[in-house]
Amino acid sequence: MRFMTSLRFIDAVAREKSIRKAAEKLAITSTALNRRILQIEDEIGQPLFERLASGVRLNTAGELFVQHIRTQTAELARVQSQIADLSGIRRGHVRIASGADTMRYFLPETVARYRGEHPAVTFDLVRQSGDAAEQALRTLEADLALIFEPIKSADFQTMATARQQLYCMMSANHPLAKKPMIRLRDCVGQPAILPRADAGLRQLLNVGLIRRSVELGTVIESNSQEFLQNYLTHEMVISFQIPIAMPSDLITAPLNTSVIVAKPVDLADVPAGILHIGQLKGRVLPVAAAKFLDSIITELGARYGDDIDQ
Amino acid sequence: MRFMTSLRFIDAVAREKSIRKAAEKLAITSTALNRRILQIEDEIGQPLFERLASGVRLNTAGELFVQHIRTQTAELARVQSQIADLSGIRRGHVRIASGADTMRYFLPETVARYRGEHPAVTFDLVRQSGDAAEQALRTLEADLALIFEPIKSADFQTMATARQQLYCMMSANHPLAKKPMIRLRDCVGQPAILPRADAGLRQLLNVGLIRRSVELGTVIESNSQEFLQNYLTHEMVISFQIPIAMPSDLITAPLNTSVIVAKPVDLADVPAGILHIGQLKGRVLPVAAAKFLDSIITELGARYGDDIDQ
DNA sequence: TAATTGTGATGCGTTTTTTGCATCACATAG
DNA sequence: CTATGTGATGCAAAAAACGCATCACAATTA
Repeated sequence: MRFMTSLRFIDAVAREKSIRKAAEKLAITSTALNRRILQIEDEIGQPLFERLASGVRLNTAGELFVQHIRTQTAELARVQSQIADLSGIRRGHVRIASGADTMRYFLPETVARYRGEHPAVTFDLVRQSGDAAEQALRTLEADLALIFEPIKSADFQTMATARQQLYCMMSANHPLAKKPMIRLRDCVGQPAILPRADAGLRQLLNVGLIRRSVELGTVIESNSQEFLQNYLTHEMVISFQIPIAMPSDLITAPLNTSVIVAKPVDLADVPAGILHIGQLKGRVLPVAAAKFLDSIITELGARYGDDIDQ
Repeated sequence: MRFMTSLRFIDAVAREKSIRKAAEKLAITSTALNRRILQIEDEIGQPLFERLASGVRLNTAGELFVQHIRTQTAELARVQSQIADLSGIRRGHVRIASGADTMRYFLPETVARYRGEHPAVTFDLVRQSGDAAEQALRTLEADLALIFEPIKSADFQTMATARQQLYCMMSANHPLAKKPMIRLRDCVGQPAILPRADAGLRQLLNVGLIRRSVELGTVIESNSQEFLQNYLTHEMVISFQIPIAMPSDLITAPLNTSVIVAKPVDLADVPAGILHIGQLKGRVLPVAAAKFLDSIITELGARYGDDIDQ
């Protein structure tokens, strides 16, 4: 959209906090960009940026204006999506911010199914921490966020939730693998590999460990779920995971030949965590995003039945 | 705002329903305007207007897009107003749609007082019928509307109301002028001059007349309040008016030398009408408009005390 | 302290975009 | 059928945007 150019540019400068850096990203010269900004400031009647030796920074007026730019951009996308829907084929772009949990199996499968029905809809899938995902909703860089505990922002509007019981994962020939259900006391001193402390799962687990006065023999911490899961085949350790981040057959139909098994942790030790699916409060989503949200809810319903909530 | 040019142009074409007519109003050639529209349609990916032999008409996509343009224009005005407020002096533009009642004394006085405090704020005061005023709110041509009965649209958000008892006006030497309060039965067959049927006052009066089975000798109808009031000095007739449309001293401190007097009509015959002050539901007003609304409410409170409501 | 590096602003010639004129193609009304 | 209105389009002129070179300033580094 040509008429959005100047606004897009200002947004870029605000994000980069530098005219030259923004110009590079926008593939124009800094002088052209500089002049566009000066022109808008002239039209507004007062500066939007403070000029520092190290770049620029939004002043109060700039903050207001950039907020306006972002909502306007999002609104335009919504209207475009709505218009495209009129012609029968759904078009649009859905931007999702989510933790790693859902990026493994859930989102690939859900997005694929949706794109099967609506091939003209494109996606951005940004893996980031819960805090960053909430921030992305606020800056309108994302339409939807999937966050596994905890929700911090009052701007987050939960559209659906799914309860996720903690599972203990280990090699099939691990001593604990024979139990149908894991108690934390079974794990005392067990060598364990865990996600890092910023993950919702880790926080949930920590609460249980403290309550039951259990200490694990934490040998490895990693923020790579791939690593955590694949390492189980190399050393006799335990790990933890929530169902949505596990291959769907691992719980429902564990093969006898599986090298890795997942056993539920007793809810009395660690309560189920909540996966929150939501958007920025008060925002009206583009058609494509709103319908994809429906898809997510449907898919969660099919998987977890009564454990989801709208 | 340069970047709004194309959008403004599209809005103009939508209102004029003709590219050439809109071009004339916008002081450009029709070819330039035509090409801007073609360009936007190209960017949107589908036409916004149907081309007819007699001009153009918005299609469904166009309706959506023009609605977007109007809200964004209003939003931009709000942000600009907010930014201007940062620098201490309030700037902005307030557009008011109202019936004739308030245009006579109330709005001139209230606007003057406000402009005394904020000289940089400019006003548009459009006198129009209640229906048209509600429509102006919807198309975002007006920020505030003052409507004296009835409110029809669900989009109208009442921010304040003032009860207005009906008054009977006549020459000071009219026989009825001696009564402290007028009953409708006193008026049977009296020659009367009345506002036209589309005025809220007339509708209110009609209900009372029917209920009491009273018929007036309606000799003149006019939509000019000036005419109605000034005619009273020329012929021995009665008329009706609400306080807000009368000079403020006519009720509170009637001079003995007044040639025209106003006497209240018994509330048992004609209930008080309601003056509604409101805006488009869900809209966030620019600072200047929101503060002027406060002024209106304050002024109504000073005049009518307990008869106002927020 | 002096040199260096990085920042935004500005003058000027070039390129791109927009505009206006003349004209076309089409539909409607008389 | 003609006259009058409509939106679309080719082409040249006008306007706007752009990029290069350079300035002025501040912070960092030698």
